[in-house]
Amino acid sequence: MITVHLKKLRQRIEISSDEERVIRDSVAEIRRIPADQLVIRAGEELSSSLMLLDGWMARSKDLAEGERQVTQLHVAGDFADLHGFTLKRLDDDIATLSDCRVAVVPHERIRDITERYPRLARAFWFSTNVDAAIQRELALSLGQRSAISRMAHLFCELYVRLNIVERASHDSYEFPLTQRELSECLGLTVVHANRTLQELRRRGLVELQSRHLTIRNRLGLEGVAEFNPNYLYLDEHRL
Amino acid sequence: MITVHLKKLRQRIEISSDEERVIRDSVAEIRRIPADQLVIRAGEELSSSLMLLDGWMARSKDLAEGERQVTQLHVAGDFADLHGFTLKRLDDDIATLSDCRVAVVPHERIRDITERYPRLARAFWFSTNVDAAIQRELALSLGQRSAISRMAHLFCELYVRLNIVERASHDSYEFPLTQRELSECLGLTVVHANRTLQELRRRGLVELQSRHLTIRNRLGLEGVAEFNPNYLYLDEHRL
DNA sequence: GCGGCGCTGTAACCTAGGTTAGCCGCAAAT
DNA sequence: ATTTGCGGCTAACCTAGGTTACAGCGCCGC
Repeated sequence: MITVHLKKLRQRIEISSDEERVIRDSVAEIRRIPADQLVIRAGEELSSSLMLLDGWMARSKDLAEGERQVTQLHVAGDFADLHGFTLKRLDDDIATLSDCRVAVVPHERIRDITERYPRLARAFWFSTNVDAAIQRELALSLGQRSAISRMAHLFCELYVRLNIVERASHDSYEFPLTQRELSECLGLTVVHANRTLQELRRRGLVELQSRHLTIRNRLGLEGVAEFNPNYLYLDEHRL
Repeated sequence: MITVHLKKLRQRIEISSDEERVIRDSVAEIRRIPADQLVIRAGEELSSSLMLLDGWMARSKDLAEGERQVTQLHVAGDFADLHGFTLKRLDDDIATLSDCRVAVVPHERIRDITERYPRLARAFWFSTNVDAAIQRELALSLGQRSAISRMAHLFCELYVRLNIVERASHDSYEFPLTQRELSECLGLTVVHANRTLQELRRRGLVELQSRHLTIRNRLGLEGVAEFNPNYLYLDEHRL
């Protein structure tokens, strides 16, 4: 069931029952993918896109010496490689971080939908544009925020995004990343990611144990992060 | 004349004369904007987008203490805030870095075009997706590349992008940014940006004087940058 | 013609974060 | 029941890049 994705869409725009049916019918197949699998390699030719129904995925790019930068985290409700519809191949790898359930949507169906339902076409376009906005905020983090601010910012962002799809409650959520993976999101070494996490704990801002994150002081955390959710475009949109 | 933009589009896809006319007719007005003007402030409501015909623009985000990160540079042929069409407001500021000529395209015309010319709709969508790919490569730079590699990478990327629209020749192009602005693109301080530039000069890789950049050793520069233009999606696309 | 200011360039010093190395605890494999 | 390997954590040390401060220079306004 792709109800998560609709939930996320409905956060920003109205979806008629007709449009809902069209989206549901676009799914060719539901697949389960175990954790830590490389799902799409950069450069591969693509003919379908993946809507993430459950679990976490990461998009990342590597340098020659093996340094890896995660360019985007995806959670339930995200259309992980929708940009592949126009690009035909990706410039980053996509891998699962946890066991995942995905809906496979063939590109020809996306093409059909965009040609016949201009409003949905704009909704899809909008969604890749929000992904780009998230990447810009990441650039701001990587370029200008300190390690602690960067990590705090990531935790704030994920809280908001998971909340929309009802994967968070009581300022807390499942966080399946290892510290190595977390460090790759933040442009830090594992060692420093650990130090930074300790510091967030010491200040009473977050707890993280056995893959479960709890925000102990949300205002405090948002403060050190300079978090402002504007870039997530959560307000209602007239498309 | 929006010939530059068409030149850039034609690099990737075929444009029929009919489609060309539609694009030309979408322009409501041509404006000149002097250097160092804030053109669009993050959050403003938008009703048109700007196609850059000549000159350079930068999109940037600031932190409270004034640290600024440039999230994207735009040159002739770029549709600077096309993402504003679906987002309705931007999350970053747009400013001119040099005197600019821009074509103003009202959103209602973009909407018309996308509804009546699905191929052009995909071309516009494609173009915002390539912008996002450039931002991902920037994240890789900011997160993982050293200062010298980052700067080299930027110079390589700009060479390729300017070449497409015939703004570069003989491995050299006009580069109107001050060192402060350059440093804001790279997540460095001005002082270190200067040191890094000196090092690139010392190694005989680039020259930069009076706002003119010359690549002295392209292979060498691409080497230190680990530059691979895949992420610019310059190959022909079937949309 | 000169005063000021923005840009480039340097030097001296400092620190956030990287590097290397190793420990502990736990869970899966044998 | 023991080994092996991975993830979390820490300590000691190091360095890329940040900070502060200033000098030279060209250009613009008066």
